[in-house]
Amino acid sequence: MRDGTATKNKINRVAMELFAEQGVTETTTKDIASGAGIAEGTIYRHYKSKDELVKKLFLSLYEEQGNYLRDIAASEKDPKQKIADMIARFCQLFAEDKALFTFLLLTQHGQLKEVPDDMVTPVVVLRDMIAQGQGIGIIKQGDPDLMAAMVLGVVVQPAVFHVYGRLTQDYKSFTQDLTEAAWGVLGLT
Amino acid sequence: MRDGTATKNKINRVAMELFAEQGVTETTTKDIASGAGIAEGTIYRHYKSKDELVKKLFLSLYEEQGNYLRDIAASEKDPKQKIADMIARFCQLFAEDKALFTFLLLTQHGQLKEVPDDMVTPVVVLRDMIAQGQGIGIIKQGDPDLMAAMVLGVVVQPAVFHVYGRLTQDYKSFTQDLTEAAWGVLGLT
Amino acid sequence: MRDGTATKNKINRVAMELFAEQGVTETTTKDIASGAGIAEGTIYRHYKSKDELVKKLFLSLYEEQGNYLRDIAASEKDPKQKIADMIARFCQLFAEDKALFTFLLLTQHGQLKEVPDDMVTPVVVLRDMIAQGQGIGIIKQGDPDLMAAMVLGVVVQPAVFHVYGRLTQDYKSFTQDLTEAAWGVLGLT
Amino acid sequence: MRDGTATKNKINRVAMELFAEQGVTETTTKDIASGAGIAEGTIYRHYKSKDELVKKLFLSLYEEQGNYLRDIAASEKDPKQKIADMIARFCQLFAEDKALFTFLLLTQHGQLKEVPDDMVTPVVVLRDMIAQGQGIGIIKQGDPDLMAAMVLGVVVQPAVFHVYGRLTQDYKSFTQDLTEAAWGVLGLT
DNA sequence: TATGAATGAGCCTTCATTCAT
DNA sequence: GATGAATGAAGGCTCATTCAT
Repeated sequence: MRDGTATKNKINRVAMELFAEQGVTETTTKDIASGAGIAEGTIYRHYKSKDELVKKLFLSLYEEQGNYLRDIAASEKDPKQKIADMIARFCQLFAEDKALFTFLLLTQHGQLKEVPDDMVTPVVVLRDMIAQGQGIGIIKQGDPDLMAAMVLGVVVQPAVFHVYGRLTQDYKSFTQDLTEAAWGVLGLT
Repeated sequence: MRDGTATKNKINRVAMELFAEQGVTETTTKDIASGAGIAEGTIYRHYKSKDELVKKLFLSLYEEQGNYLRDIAASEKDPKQKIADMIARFCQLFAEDKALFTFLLLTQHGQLKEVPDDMVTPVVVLRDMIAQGQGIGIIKQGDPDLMAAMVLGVVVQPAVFHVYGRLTQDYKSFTQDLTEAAWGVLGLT
Repeated sequence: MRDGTATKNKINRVAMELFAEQGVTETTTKDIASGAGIAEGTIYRHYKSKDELVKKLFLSLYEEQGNYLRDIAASEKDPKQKIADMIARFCQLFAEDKALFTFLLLTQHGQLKEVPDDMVTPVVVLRDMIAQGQGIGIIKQGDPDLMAAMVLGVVVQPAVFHVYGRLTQDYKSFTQDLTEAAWGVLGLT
Repeated sequence: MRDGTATKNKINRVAMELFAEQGVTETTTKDIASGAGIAEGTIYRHYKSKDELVKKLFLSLYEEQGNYLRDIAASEKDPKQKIADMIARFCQLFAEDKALFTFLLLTQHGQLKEVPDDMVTPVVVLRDMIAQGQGIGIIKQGDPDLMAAMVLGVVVQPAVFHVYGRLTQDYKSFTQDLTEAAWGVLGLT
């Protein structure tokens, strides 16, 4: 194969799934290689180290999520609807790719400090949107960083429980309840 | 010392702190031993393996939290106040011992499956309390497991952000906001 | 065994011999371990890395040679006799421990730059002795560093040939010839 | 390019320089390839293996030096002058191409055993010349192999020191001193 | 109970070599 | 002849665990 892109994509996908399943440290380069159907050394043609693989994977996926939310935040809709859209999108994403979410979740401890200051992250987008809503008097007052954290918690914690098997229904069926809860937190009536 | 209890306590405390700081896999038995001022082999007089240390540490601390919440839930107060008390207690705990919370947080991914069915956990206590509140018509209807997850998220996610340095104020100052948000989620007016 | 000194000595000796025989890079930590009859990991209880092992081994042996020569240089004899004594000592050393010499020889490229400025090395002792002999008019004039190099060459190069099998007689039988040649270089009649 | 000669020459030159600088084992085929501005695989169009590259490089360069000396030895001059000419030539060579000398020096340990018996090497030429001089009573008696080694040492060791930075003057300025020292070793008055 | 030297399986990584293009 | 992605054996090193003292 002249072009190594397919190989790199395979590495990325397999690595993410294994990291999600067993944790980063617990996943060996051998695991990744055999999962991707390649030799162990091949990983190192695409990444300088396992560490770089983890870092780049996290950062690119994390930013991707930020971009999705930013697009929603940029729409013409009112804050209440934007929150609903974001949550709907999150539920769908999670239902479609639980591994992605799990990877992001358990890699953050250790990687979050690597996030460049100017990166568009889900948290920043949410916080800005809340601040905006407060500006026009629709969202109740309070530290927007704290409120963003709380809204995120409302959405993420059930997902965590889902990952751990404590909640088993299709995640999309939670969309309505999660949305209402988020509204409750923000004082959106 | 004839009695090894002091040694064991030192191991427990140091281990928890190191686990919280660097992660479980990243913490070596050597780290723990030198942190506790003992020889490496001594750990194995108190625990069969590092794995057992992690497991027992997690379960005992996790259960301890459950017991605290259970005591609050058993009081005579009404659900709304109980929620407030629980959150106040969580905020205080977190402010006093961030390492404990961090340890519990990032160890759950591997240990939650080890929790015996009959153990009193924070989640179970919260869920039962919500169900009870729904029974007497004070808390709004909905899957109590999901609602417990959401309330937990409201409280835990800001703590996570605090651990990651994204929120820096004294955690106890959030108590009021967190309580109101939890009420909002549960439809407690 | 309570005391790891014997193990460390074994490592040192075996490492030196293998390094001399096959080169440093070509000698694996596994080679050393199995040669010393220990586990691979044991090496790392005594040295932080293979690199440190090489460095410390070289430096300590190199300095030891310097000390021997320094003792000879400190004697009451005249320069001509001192040269003879040094060469006699070198011949004996080489005859007794070819591996030591070979190790020193082929490790210098790479380690010589690690020698601290204040270390007593064979070269420095020789150079100072030559300078002294020049001072009292017994040794002919010229850059003492260059002359030290030449005298060293006279003694060392035959040893190198011996190592490579190009000279096969007992090295001590060369003592007289080497001494006269060294005198010739220094103009000692 | 139809003809790969230019590529091969580039490989040879770059390899020699890198080998001299960092050692053979420490130099990777990747280093050589990127230094020569070619792809890694291309080396294998010209050499069966890295090992073969080292071997052929060493032997051809080593023999080349032997040929130079042989030409000098074949002249009409007297032994004393021949020695002077050889040393002058060595000094010039070293001054012009330190890498070549260094490569030859530190590769000998592994390659000398590969030298065919009938090859004209610097050592053999020197030895024969000494024997001849002894035959006509100009050079003092003694094992010619040993004497060749000593003369070589006089010339080579200062060069080694130069490589290691212990001697820093222009090497050609040593010519006269080296020559006199060699004469001293051989008893040429 | 406590020690700490020793173990050895296994991890991450390097690198000479191959081969389809 | 040249390329460069892929290979896989092997190397240095770590670390949970054991055991004689």
